[in-house]
Amino acid sequence: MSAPANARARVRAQLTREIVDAAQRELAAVGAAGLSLRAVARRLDMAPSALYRYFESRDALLTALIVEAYEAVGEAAERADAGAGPVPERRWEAVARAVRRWGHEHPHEWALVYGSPVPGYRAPQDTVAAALRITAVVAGIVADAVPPGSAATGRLPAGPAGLGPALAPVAAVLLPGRPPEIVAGALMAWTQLIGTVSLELFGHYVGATEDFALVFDYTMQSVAAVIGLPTT
Amino acid sequence: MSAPANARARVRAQLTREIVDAAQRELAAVGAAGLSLRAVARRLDMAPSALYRYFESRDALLTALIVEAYEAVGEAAERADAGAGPVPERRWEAVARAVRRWGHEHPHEWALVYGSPVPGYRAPQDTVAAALRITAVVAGIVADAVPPGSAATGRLPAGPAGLGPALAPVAAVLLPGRPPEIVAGALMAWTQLIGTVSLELFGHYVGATEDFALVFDYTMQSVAAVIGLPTT
DNA sequence: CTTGAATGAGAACACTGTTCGTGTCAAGGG
DNA sequence: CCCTTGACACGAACAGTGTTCTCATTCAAG
Repeated sequence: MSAPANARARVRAQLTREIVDAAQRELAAVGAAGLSLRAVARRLDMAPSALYRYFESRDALLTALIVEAYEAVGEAAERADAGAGPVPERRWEAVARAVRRWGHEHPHEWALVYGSPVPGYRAPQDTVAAALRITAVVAGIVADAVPPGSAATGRLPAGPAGLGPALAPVAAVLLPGRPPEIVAGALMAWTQLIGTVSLELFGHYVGATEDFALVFDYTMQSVAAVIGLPTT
Repeated sequence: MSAPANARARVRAQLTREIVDAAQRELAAVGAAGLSLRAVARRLDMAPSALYRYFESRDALLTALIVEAYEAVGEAAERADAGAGPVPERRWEAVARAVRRWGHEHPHEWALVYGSPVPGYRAPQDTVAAALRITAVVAGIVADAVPPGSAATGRLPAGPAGLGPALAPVAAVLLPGRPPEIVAGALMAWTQLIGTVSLELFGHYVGATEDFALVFDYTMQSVAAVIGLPTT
């Protein structure tokens, strides 16, 4: 991210960028399963082995694409939130629609991020930071709607005694001082959003509805009502 | 499924079964991305080309595994439902736990079914029938809880005018005569269940909670309350 | 100017899915 | 009973893959 010192590092950074771009185009065309290192090399008129100077394996390249996709969907959510005015319910609705739209525009990237983990298991450290971006958006909406110390306001039932401690890690980072039902509600809302878009994109709603956009909007409105987002 | 006529067909059916079994073991070991036709053949002491007498491609074999997995998770849900007594809320809770348990016990199968579609796009006709099994279970619980003609009972907001027509296809098959909010609620419940297990298995909750089983139970209870499942 | 590291190319290896031709063997018809 | 036909399994082959070497080139720093 910072400016490279010598010219050598500058051209290296640029070529790394070009590789990722080419890989992104390849991903959009054929999907993660069909993404071939050699095809990326062909796009760039390079020898396949030359790519190994920049990414130590195909999985490392995929990890870079995962980070890129997380950033992109996070940015889409942030932009929608920023342009949605002050009403929490409207902010949530705008973010949900933007996320769904991004998924429709980038189905392969979506599958890469929210579908099955491609390698044995994901490299956490690089990706979690980028993944946090979208969760921070939905947590921010909830956080603005229910200030610290207030009681649960939605239509969720009272949680068991252990709910607070169980959710302590995520609450500490994203929603400090809120009742556990609110934290769980935010988690549920995020899950419902990602889950709905995933099931739609992966074809699990095929034949279920005539107009899924309408059902999606109603679903997200319901979620907002359930967790108690103010409509004014 | 029916008894094969001649002995030739019988041994063929048995070998087909053995191939699927071997592929299942291979899938459980290395996952869908790493499932190799040749490895399956090695397990059976066969030449790789011999498998093509039984499955016309690797994707066809994967499709068979997908159907198998759908059946298995559907059966797990059915068994849990059957042994849960008459109370809808308890039935839902039992089904949800059983589905989550199955996912934990068969993560690769889960990813195969609910993760990213592996080939270009799935062969629908073979899989949708098997996929319907689990949805029928959750729809059955809702159907028993709210008889045809009754009004919406849960805590969901009133839907827009177009909601009914939009949901007509799924309503006709699974929940005829119920108000659209109920149909949408059942869809949301199913989505929340599949989405929560998927995000958990795919590692998206890592670091968020100390005891996810507890959060899961609370989430599913909340869903039941929201869509209005009776607790007695 | 020289040395050393970074870079790219090419060949090679061990895999993969898939196709094709050939031999084998059992069942059914004459 | 023989003989044909179909199904079967195999082995070789092809195109493609990720990855690892070795080798030459080039560019920047001492």
